[in-house]
Amino acid sequence: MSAGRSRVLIVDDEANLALGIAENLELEGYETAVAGDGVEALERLRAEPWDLVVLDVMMPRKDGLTVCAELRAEENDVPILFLTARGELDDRVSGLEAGGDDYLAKPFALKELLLRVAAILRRRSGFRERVEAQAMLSFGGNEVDFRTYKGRAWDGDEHHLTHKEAMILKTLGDRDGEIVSREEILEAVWGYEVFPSTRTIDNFIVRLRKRFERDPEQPAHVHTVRGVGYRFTSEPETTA
Amino acid sequence: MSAGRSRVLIVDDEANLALGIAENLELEGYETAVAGDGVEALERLRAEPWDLVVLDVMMPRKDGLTVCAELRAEENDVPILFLTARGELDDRVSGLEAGGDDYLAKPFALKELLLRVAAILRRRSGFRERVEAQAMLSFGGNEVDFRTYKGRAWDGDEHHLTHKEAMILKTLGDRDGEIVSREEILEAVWGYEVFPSTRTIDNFIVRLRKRFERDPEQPAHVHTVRGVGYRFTSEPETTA
DNA sequence: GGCGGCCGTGACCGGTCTGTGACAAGCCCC
DNA sequence: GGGGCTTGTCACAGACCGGTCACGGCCGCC
Repeated sequence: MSAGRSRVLIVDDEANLALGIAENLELEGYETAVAGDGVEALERLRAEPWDLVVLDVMMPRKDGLTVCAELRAEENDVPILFLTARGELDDRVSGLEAGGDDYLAKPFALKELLLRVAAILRRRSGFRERVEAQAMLSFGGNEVDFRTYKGRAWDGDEHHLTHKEAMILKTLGDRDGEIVSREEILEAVWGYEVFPSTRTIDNFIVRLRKRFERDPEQPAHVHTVRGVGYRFTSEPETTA
Repeated sequence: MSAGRSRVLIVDDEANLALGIAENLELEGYETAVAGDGVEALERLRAEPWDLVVLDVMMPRKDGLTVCAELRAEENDVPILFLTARGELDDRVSGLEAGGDDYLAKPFALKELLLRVAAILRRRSGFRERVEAQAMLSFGGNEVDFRTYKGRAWDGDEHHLTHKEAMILKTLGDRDGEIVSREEILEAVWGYEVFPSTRTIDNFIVRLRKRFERDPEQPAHVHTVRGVGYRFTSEPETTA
């Protein structure tokens, strides 16, 4: 993994979900592949080197825990991020006991997954700068660290962002300059099934502006695009 | 799907709607077919290979969710874009749970559908470049970015387009040189059920011309085709 | 059990975008 | 050249959307 992009294998029997994850990881610069069940996963894991496996627990043919156990028995210690169905608390425990590195309960927010993937890889391999770099966001004298959720505003004011505040800001920041629809924000931050009212987003935007904009009424970074969504620019922009 | 045109099956009991969608997809270069209910859809889906199904949820004989479930049970994982009646929020969840790739609430704007279709196919086919086909439009020294709705006119004037302005311009721009009827614009931008008077379009055209034409009275790019509609040309053209 | 932070929602307000009608101007055909 | 229809233009009203506030529930911590 030293030089090239990190290789991530996604294992889930829901092909759509797996492909969705794959696409998002690709956009972050990872190399990905998808397997539909445990047997297929083991084959690929044995045949090629991987930097990380995203592994669903509930699967036909061979479940995730078994896959994990067999891998460990073979002295294969590739990092594993388990995906567990809602409420399967037991799965979490056994997942970690079985030698997993982290777990994520479905339904999860994509951003959340990306963060954890980055975290695991960083931990495992003495970090990669690419991912590290995106852990920080600077704009107009503000600075935010997404690993600690700590932010320093242009006026020197320091504060902790809440989880949601940070995730929303990161979602916007990752697409600097582009319009991001509320729907996309919801999907990225809340998950693909949980949908609070869109009013909620507005509220978070307000708070972000209050914290980071010199003039919250004339935002220079977090812009509203009426009828569509929001647009973040790291370079200040005055246009109405 | 690699070489040839993508094959899309449209399933809706409203024949007119289905045909309208089909026609528009054909214009975009897809190969299409139409089915009127779930039973017919399944037959065709089993008989031939498809790259995408646009699937209405509410249908006689066999509803979309059932169709989807049966397909998945048969290990057929053709991508599915659900169409749901407005307000049926549950459909969103059940659709995604049933194994759909995306959903769209009726009534929708055709542009929206085209965007999603393209997105799904891009995702499925190995998601290589994520470059949107025409995120930018340049003509006569003007430049418009549809990702940000930002426009710079030939005289250096910068402004943000509103949603409708941008969509109309994009609709025209996507068919550079072709005549686009008002009905087509309405369908593309507003949707197939909401129909403001056609006067509305004229108004937007005026605004666009004011912003981007050097001489709005002698438009070089946004031409009127009397009795038919409008025609956009990226190359300046003196109106005959 | 009480407290405080975080998050979600409803209500209200204010602004702007959008849609429409009226009228003027053009075009086309007779 | 005139009538009729289409389009250009303007100004206005209202709908819709987003900003904001305040409240309530939930959870974790003390």
